Amino acid sequence: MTASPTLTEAPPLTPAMYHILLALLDGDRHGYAIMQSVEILSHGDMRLGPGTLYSSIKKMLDGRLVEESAERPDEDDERRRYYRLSSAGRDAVLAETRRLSRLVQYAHKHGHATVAL
Amino acid sequence: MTASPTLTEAPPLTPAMYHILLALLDGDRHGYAIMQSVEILSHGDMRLGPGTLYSSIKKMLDGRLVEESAERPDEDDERRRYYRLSSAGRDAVLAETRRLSRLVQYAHKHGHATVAL
DNA sequence: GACAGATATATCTGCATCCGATATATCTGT
DNA sequence: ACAGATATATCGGATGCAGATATATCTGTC
Repeated sequence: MTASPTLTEAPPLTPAMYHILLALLDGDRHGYAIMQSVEILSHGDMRLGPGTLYSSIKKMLDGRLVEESAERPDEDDERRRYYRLSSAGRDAVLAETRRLSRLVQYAHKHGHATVAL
Repeated sequence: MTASPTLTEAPPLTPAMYHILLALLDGDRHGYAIMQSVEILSHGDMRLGPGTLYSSIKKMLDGRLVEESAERPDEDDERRRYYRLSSAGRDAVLAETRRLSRLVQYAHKHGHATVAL
């Protein structure tokens, strides 16, 4: 027995989830806005279809990485459902960023050609 | 007509493939050594089972991202099959590194808490 | 030389993830 | 009133990944 039974196993972040968390890092957003933010923040490299978007959100709600927030701007579209990072979600996105940062540094160290950023 | 018909469409790099390319950045390696290198270079975060390892290698051979090399050290284990980065493979790993680097920078810019590296 | 365990490659199966299509409904501008 | 964008949701097929299994060889020890 290695883990507390009440603590949900931290689900490994999929690339889709990581991008969603990145979008939420900037502030609360609803699903459709997350989709657009991800495309912009990734320079078009990552595009989420509705299937990936909403199934990822659902999984992250289950895993308590994001929460649905009641707060919304005045005169907002009724259909929208807003999401915010949980504390665990913030930890997860920072941990994943650290992991990726190490990979990037490894590539810089071992790639002969200088990598232009 | 946007792409040459002889040029295989660059397959999007999966995380497993990216780690394999990173391992090969350091020098030619055989499958089993790639597996070990990936575990070390990722600090144990990424562990490839034989299924993922060899199916990924096969796909990358098809996509011309890696090549099998005839060169091998003297008195080497006969079973080993060595792989090396192709020029396209080097381009791919550097491009992916650039992409990830931009995500890391985005996280640093938008995460309130300072991310320690 | 026999044996155990690590090394090495390969395939198969099940599960998770991802993507596109489809569906439904609402909002906005003309 | 209408068209097109916005917004959420689900489904099915395709891809990717992990673990189990299989086979064979190498290395060290007794």
